[in-house]
Amino acid sequence: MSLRYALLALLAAEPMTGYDAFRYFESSIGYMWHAPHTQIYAELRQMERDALVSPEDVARGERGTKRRYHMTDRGTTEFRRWLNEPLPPQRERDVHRLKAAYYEWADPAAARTQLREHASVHEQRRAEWERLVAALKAREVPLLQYRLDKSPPEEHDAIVRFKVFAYDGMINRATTEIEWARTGLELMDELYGPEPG
Amino acid sequence: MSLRYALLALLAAEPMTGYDAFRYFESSIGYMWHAPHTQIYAELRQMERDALVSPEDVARGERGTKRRYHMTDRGTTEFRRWLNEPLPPQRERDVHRLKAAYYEWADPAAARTQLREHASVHEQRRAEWERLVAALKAREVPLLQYRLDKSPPEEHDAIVRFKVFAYDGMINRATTEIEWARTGLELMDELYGPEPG
DNA sequence: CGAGCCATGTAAACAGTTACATGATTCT
DNA sequence: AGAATCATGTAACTGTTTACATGGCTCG
Repeated sequence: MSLRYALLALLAAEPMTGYDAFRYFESSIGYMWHAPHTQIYAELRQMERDALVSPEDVARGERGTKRRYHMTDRGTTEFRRWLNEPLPPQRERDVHRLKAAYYEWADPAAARTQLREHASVHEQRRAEWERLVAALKAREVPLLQYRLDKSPPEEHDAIVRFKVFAYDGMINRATTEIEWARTGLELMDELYGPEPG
Repeated sequence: MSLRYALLALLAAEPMTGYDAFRYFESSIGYMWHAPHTQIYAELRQMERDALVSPEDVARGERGTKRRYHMTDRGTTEFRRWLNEPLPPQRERDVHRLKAAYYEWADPAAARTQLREHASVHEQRRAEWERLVAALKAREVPLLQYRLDKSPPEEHDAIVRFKVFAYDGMINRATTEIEWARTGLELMDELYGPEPG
């Protein structure tokens, strides 16, 4: 149930509506955790019941209102507790490696296409994360700015560097994926000869 | 729904019972896909309904019987189809990076413990996978042997090398995790000073 | 005034986990 | 005889996805 903590991470920087959270899950924090809006609204209601967040009704135009959630003290405590506790052991579940282990059943051309696509997807993600890391280092990311504005200046360096550390980890993982896919393409060449064309 | 294809991968090598599959999911293939026995038995029944596998009742001692599943032609076709099709785009969901991005909220000692544990877990997994890769190269893995026994000798090299390629990928990923965790420990030293003791 | 975004849901289905349960076989 | 392993489930629950739905606001 990490969605809850991903939401607390957002609300720790800034009060926001479910829709705001949904938007963030499509960009910055969404690279680490994703959820559809249906799950976000439901989870925020749950968190409200558990007193981790409290809603505030905000006017929207003439007639409308929206619910903006604030993190409560209980929410802060719970977020810290999660950060201090080790995660339960994670089971490996790696569908790309699973498939690759049985590529002798596949059409070599189809396997090659998939490996190229794998490299390409991770190249794009890596490029995106590299832009984000640069923006974090320059402190140009709005969410980070809100967070810094609420923190004493002597903590700013640590706050930025943990975020950079995390996204650098994503970049390293992407690089490993790209190299793996390229090794796979070389293996295909070796086993079936280089591609025609 | 990759469980279905992980099961087909097993049954492609050798007919087996749900229990056998469950055992494999705790060792070799289980490093890539895991499932509890409850899910395995249910999925095999589903696959039977979809005619991907066919059951055979096998005597077991005096009174007992067990259900051994065989892959059908339809199962083979479906397995190949899955291998030739690209996977739907995967959402990132990386709880370790998510946590690390907010370590400024954690007790530094707790964060250090988690990073050390992270490195240690992946060191152990890597060691296990390295043993498995060595055994695959030596063709000492029983499941691989069954598979080779059913295949023409000119395909043996490819069969072995795809499996080695896949598990090497797991090893590379583990290495990336270990390096990332060590970078994190260095960052902690830099931010909060080296650990006492 | 229409398109696109803002904003929030319900409901059904699917995937995966956990607790509970049962009985046979094999090994010591 | 008892323990460990083989063998197969049911049921409840949690987490996640997908389809469907509705209405207000903003900008051109």
